[in-house]
Amino acid sequence: MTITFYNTLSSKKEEFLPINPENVRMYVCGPTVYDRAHVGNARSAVVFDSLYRFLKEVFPKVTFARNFTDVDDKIINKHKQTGKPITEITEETIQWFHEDMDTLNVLRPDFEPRATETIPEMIELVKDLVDKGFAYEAEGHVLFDVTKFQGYGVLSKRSMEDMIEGARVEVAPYKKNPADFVLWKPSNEGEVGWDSPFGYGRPGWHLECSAMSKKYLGESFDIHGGGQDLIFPHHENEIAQSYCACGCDAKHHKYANYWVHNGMLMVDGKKMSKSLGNFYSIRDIINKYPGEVIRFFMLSTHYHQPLNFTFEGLDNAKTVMNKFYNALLNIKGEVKQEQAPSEFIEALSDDLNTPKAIAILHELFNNLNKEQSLEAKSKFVNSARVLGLLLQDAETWFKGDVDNEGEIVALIGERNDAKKNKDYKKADEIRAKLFEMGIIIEDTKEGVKWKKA
RNA sequence: GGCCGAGUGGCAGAAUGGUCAUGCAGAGGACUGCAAAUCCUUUGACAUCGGUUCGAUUCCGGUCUCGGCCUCCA
Repeated sequence: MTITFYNTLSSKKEEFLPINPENVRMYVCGPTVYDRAHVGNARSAVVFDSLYRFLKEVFPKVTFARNFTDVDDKIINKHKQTGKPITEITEETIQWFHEDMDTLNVLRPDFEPRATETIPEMIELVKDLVDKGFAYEAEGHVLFDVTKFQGYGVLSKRSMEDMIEGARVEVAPYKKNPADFVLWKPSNEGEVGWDSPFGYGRPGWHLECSAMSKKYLGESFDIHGGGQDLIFPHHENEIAQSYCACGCDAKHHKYANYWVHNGMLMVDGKKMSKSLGNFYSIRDIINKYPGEVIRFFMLSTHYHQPLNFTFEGLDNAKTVMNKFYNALLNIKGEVKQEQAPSEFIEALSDDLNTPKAIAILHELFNNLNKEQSLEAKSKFVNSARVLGLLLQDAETWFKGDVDNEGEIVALIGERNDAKKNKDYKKADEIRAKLFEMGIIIEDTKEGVKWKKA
């Protein structure tokens, strides 16, 4: 079986050949923790969680690191606005993030390093870059000199000229070149910061991922992921730092081999983002739709494509998830965890083609309803598992948070009596009443079943 | 302005140089007191103009439209 991924570095779909098949290593850029994550952030998390699950299915060991950016101007601003201590802000936000991820069936990565826990490594990296002549100090800042790295632009496919032409930002006067970026910046007294050979200050944003990926995965690893909006400048700058620190060039590098980027989540044709204000927090949506529905909705589009966020789309996803769980409800018996069917794995092997995999899931679903066998159930459930779906008990899915079960059962009893007396008018009235309560009735050979709509 | 990407049936969304995507919705049927669930059958598409080809939704070029990045961003 051949596994392929679209590699942003080469702009091509490539065969995936891990450095060490006994331990596949991946790094994904995580959130800046100053506020609740929105659904766009969730897409990235769900996509790479699915990649993680898929790799775990195929390889004996996968090491996955995803960072928390817990030192950043946005956090400092929030602290200034609210007066809340910075650690309180970051701790609280990390906890929210974990809660949201849990409801989306997103597994915890093997490592979740925080930038503030990696300061010594970052300072070391800056020192290294200065010593090797790739970085310079100016007005308390340490800046990376992009002209010293021949390969600058390998990932985002831009030339220096493009960047100068396209410049929309005012260039800080202390920069030698407009594209130079900050490795270390000064902090004022009383502001968050650390002592360093370049003065009291804090790291630039790009630095942490280079330092953390090296710390937890080594100088070379397999996959580096993130949203497409991180390609430039974030990942381009990471490449510049990390290549130069390890003394490699663009062709013979030692950093990440495969750069995988997910497409943006769109709202009315525009990217969902905090700055545009067109966002829903994950929490907002979780209150209306189960996490698995949101997850299914996200995986029904290929990760590389933009995905339009609509409530119609979520409703559609919910319909399908209800059908899936209904099938599990109807075919009794527990299923053991085993390897997913090869056709399903093959679909995912093709650049994590989740829509294709879901099409196969539908086939397995149809087959399950026809065969009604435990074997068919196993194939279905074990496929869904790789996508992080159908992980809960079907009963819980349909009845989980219903708090008036007694009333429902009583009404069903009344309806049964009415049916026995062939009083169908009354029976239908009770059914309609239950429907208004959000409960759906099914008359089956095994008796009456109920579930929430 | 520069760089990158996309345009598929009512909606969502894959693959593919010639034969069924798939799902939701719709239509007809089976089952049911009627429903629901399930099963069977079914309608319907490849932005546009050229080119290559025996044949193009699929390859190449132009046009139009849309989006992302170039500032923080998943």
